[in-house]
Amino acid sequence: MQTTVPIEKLVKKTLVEQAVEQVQGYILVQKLKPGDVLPSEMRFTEILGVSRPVVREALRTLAGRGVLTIANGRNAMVSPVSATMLIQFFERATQLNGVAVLELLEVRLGIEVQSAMLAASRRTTTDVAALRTSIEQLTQSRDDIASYSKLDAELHLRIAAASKNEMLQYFVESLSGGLQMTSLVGLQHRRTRAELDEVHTDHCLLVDAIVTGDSDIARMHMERHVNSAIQAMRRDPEYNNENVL
Amino acid sequence: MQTTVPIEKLVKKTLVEQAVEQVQGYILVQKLKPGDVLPSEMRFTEILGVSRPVVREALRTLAGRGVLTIANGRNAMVSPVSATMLIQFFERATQLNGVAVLELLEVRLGIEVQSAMLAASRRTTTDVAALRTSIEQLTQSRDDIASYSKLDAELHLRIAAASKNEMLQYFVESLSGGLQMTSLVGLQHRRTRAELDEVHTDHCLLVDAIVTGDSDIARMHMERHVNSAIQAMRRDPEYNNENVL
DNA sequence: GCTGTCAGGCTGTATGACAGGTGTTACGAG
DNA sequence: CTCGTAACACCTGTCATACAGCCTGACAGC
Repeated sequence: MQTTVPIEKLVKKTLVEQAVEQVQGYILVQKLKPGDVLPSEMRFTEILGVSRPVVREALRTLAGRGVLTIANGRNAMVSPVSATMLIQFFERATQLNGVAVLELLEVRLGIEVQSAMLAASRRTTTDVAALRTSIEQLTQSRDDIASYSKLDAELHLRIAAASKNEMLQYFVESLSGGLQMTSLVGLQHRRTRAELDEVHTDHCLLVDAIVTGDSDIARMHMERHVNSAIQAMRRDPEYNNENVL
Repeated sequence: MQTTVPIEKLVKKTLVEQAVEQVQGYILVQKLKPGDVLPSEMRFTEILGVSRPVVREALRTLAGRGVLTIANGRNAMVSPVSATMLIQFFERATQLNGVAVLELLEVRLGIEVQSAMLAASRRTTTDVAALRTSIEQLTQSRDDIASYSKLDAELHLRIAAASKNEMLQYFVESLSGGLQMTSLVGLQHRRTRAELDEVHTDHCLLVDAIVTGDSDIARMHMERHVNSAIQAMRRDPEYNNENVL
């Protein structure tokens, strides 16, 4: 074990990196909110004393981080926080590493359980109505796996909405919606009718628990529900070869 | 309610946006892994038939997303997946919205509980040794709140490591480590000695459960532990004014 | 009141040029 | 033969300039 020495790697920051920090600081100091516009590129070249390409690259960097939105003819705009960055992060992780899909399902388990528990204790009458609608639609779509999956993701989103926690919504959106689009879609289609019925029963019991307001029961059903997805994926030949567990 | 019409907003993609997609596709098709280098900017101008500024802005966009690392004199390099993007995302969310700190703590609750449960069922002898070391260090640092907080974060990271789930580690790193640095540090310092002792007891019981391999007990203690942090923050005058709950 | 037009400001893109960093290669000193 | 160094090729960082295309708002005309 090595003691921490007060020596750090010397870094020479490029003008672009400095510009990124300055612009970020500008947003912070001016307390800009989503939708607010920044000064034009030319203004920044004057303020920062650098050329326009430097300013543009800095703005592109921040746009890549999801901080800004850039459009032709208009000044750069502060972006709202959204699930987009999370989706990109998860997509990249799964592309780079096949095991990551299973890992993300385990993350999803923790997130969805928390979402269900908070939903059970905070749901309003509006939420209850939305959840019941989802269940109805799901019941009618039991034969069409494609639309069932879509409605499934929507139900999970509505549960997250009932939790009254915006962050949880972003996570549920990126983990249940975003993942199914890319990697799980194949697995979904390999489900048997019996498995689907079991899933549907879970959904009904889960929503019942949330409507009733019993967070422990809600937790139990959500845990069961997501765990069955994990088990299904573990059995899947496409993923269990790389699985070290 | 309006029926969906088959009309979509017209979008014209800029060359930079197209270049971003092409470069991303290049990484995917060539199956580049972290550390691999991309072609030079000039190569890309030839391949894509655009000018160098366009290529540079595209690369900067991807660097902002955490996909690439750019350095002077060298070709752009594929970055490893890390918690950096998550930390940036969370920082931005908390800067833009004060309530987000509480929301993130609730997300953390779900994540840490899952981390503890998996750790209990997957910990190895190496993990057990690391956890015991953490507890020892914590016990010795009970008087120094600053170093206790630091070791606290380290313990949570080691629990996540014992879960054998890399994604969970990133989340724990960004939620327990990253947040304390910015927003919670003030609260930490307002803790009384009695509260700190209670926290320490939680830590010990939690680690015991993980070492024993009892995931339900581990869950219980982790839930208690994080929930006490949430309650403390709810009581804090700096945050409960914006709190709608 | 609605529409068409126009001007000003802003971003998108290209070109050319030069400075400075990086890694390699080959040469020369010991 | 080895080691250090100097030259070189390649690459990125930065700048200046120019022009096309898009957006907004104002104003005139129907």
